[in-house]
Amino acid sequence: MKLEKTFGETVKKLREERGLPLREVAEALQIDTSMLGKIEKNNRKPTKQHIEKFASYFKVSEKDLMISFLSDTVVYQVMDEEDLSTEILKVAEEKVKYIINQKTATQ
Amino acid sequence: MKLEKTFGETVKKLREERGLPLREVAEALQIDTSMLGKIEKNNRKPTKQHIEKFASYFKVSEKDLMISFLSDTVVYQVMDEEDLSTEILKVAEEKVKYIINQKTATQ
DNA sequence: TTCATTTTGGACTACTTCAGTCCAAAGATA
DNA sequence: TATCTTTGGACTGAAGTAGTCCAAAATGAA
Repeated sequence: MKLEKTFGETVKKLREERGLPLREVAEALQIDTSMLGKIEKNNRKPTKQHIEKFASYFKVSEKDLMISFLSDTVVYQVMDEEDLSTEILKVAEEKVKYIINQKTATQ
Repeated sequence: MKLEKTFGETVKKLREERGLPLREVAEALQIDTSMLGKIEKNNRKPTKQHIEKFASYFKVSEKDLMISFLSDTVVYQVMDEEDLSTEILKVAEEKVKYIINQKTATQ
């Protein structure tokens, strides 16, 4: 699975590789066809349940899909301040490391 | 300025270093005292305008405050999936690099 | 202790955002 | 042509959020 792609592009490709129409996938996953179309176009966010359904339906790693989606949301957030984006991510990484360290240190 | 601290902790320290009560800073910045207290406790998000005011009032770098705040929000987001957080940030960084590259390449 | 001031947090309102649905138009295919 | 798929606008109800106000709790000084 290519992670450079957005979540929507990833899901769309999975569907098209299998030659399936939106309607059929939407029906199988019990979501509205229009919703699915919007998710593929990144106009609607998938819920965690959606991601679970995608993973099991397309037989791909749920973890990878999660990473694909959540990294999208992070990118979207930091691109508001494009010139600071790289620095923001670096600081965020340090903070995450710090937090995880704190946790394991006190267990 | 230490960036490991949260935005709220950073602002609180700036205020306490100067020995000022919430009331006085809030008044100068034209925000509700209770709001300021909540921002210091990370119970309310500052707006961009708030951050500008903090920077000019305390005479610190607006950019650093921005990074402090936005990295907090990123951390908050990825810690929802703690075990994936580091990977999410790595992928996000790649995507940001890719996007910025695309942009400069086509200019 | 008492009094004054600061800090905290609950409750509320108004506003915004967003998931999800439905439908109709546009596009594609045969 | 007719049929199926894709797209997006419009809407609703729910959830989230900024900001305000007030009162209780905490702090500190005399």
